[in-house]
Amino acid sequence: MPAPNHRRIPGATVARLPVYQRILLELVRGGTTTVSSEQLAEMAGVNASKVRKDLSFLGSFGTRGSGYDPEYLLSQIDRELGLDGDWPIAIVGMGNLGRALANSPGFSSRGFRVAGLFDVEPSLVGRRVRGMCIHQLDDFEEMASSDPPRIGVIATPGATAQDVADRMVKAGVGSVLNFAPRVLTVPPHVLLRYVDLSIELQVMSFYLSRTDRRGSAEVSSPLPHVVGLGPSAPA
Amino acid sequence: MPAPNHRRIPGATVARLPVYQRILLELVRGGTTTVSSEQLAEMAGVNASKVRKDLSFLGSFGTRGSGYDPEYLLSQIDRELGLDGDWPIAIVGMGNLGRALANSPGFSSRGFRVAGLFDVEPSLVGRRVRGMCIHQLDDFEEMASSDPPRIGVIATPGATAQDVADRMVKAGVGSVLNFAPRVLTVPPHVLLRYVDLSIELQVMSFYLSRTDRRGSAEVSSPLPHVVGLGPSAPA
DNA sequence: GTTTGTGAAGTTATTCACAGCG
DNA sequence: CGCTGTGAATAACTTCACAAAC
Repeated sequence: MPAPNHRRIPGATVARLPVYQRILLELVRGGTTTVSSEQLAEMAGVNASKVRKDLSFLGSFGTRGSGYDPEYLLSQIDRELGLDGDWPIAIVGMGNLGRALANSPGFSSRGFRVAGLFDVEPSLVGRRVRGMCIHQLDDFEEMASSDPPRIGVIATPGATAQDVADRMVKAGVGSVLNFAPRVLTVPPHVLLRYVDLSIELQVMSFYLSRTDRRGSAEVSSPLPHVVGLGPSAPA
Repeated sequence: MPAPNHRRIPGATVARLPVYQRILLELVRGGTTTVSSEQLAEMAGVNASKVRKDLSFLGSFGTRGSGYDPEYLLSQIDRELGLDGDWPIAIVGMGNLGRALANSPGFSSRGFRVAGLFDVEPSLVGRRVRGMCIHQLDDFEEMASSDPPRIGVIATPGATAQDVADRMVKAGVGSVLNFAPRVLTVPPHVLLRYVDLSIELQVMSFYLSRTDRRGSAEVSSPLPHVVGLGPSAPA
């Protein structure tokens, strides 16, 4: 029998794939032609078996005795993450954060495409960010029906975030990425993720306040880079 | 024998505490005087036993038969997160992202305090953000010695992020929060966390591209809100 | 009756350690 | 030899289920 059409990949692994992707991108740019799990591990701040196990969920892309080819590995990770498709994004809220997101390379590469920018503030409407015009939020529904965004990004102040989320859901956006400092509620069929810019600050203060108390001599701490995501995946 | 001075709290729990904190903040503002684990769970997008287990690591602060007092619980979470201390923060990179961070309420409340803003760009130096003057990056070392930041935040473009991190470490900053789209390397005694604004985009595209293939009828997905952090904690 | 707090059971993730391949 | 890929062992986390407290 043939291999299953797509293997089940643990959520913890999925959360790390973008980190490997970033590192490989650098390596490819730098012209590296081979990289070992040990090297990748050091750069990612995890250990080598984890890297090998993670990559093994995608397939066997390494060469024993030598390592992985960064370019090939990168293409496999991109494929696995679904980055060979088209991912139009609408961003609502064009304050500093919204502009930062719209200008961020990650929002305009590897399949992602900023398809619409919106704000309620009249003084912002009509201005251009990355060559795109900011539209009045009232036009959201209309524009969403002509070029439906697959991901709606919320970058408004906390107070209006829930309203925006409701509108997005009503307009048929199936997934919401929330950068506003507020926990939102959406219907269960909508994929919602919450990125709070200051949450990591709090997690850091937790660990720092504890290491301090033990005397600053004992500084130990693996876990250099950690990113995104807690537990389990959608069914 | 007395209870241990501070219990060991699982990393996964630590990552969720800020989420509970946010929710409790809303509840307190709204005047709610009691909340059950079930209600908290729904708002946080997790299940009720998880909430109870998480909170039980901090102590027994609930009342059986009725629930938790949001205000008291909030104070306990803040204490546990070390938010009763003083946490001066230096931000390097005053583009859109840096300004968004400096203006973000989470950077100026609950013990956090923006102590210094820096950029290399002469046109930004001298401008004010939130009443604070942006300084030339060259002055970083000097200012860091007079009011040493406990957390250094990097909000520069990717290309300069590593240099900034090196300077921070050399100046004695013991913890770095990196928002630049680049994986950084620091000595092992420095606590480093990496928040990439587009990583969640990629994680979303992974799950979306898979649910799509199964036919959009089957939309199921628990895991509504997820935030920060993967695995284990510093020793 | 309601809801917490928690052992015990179940699940997922990490690490070990080594066979197998280049 | 060196390094990957992977079962087996360990550890971490989540969920269940219920006794105890209000």
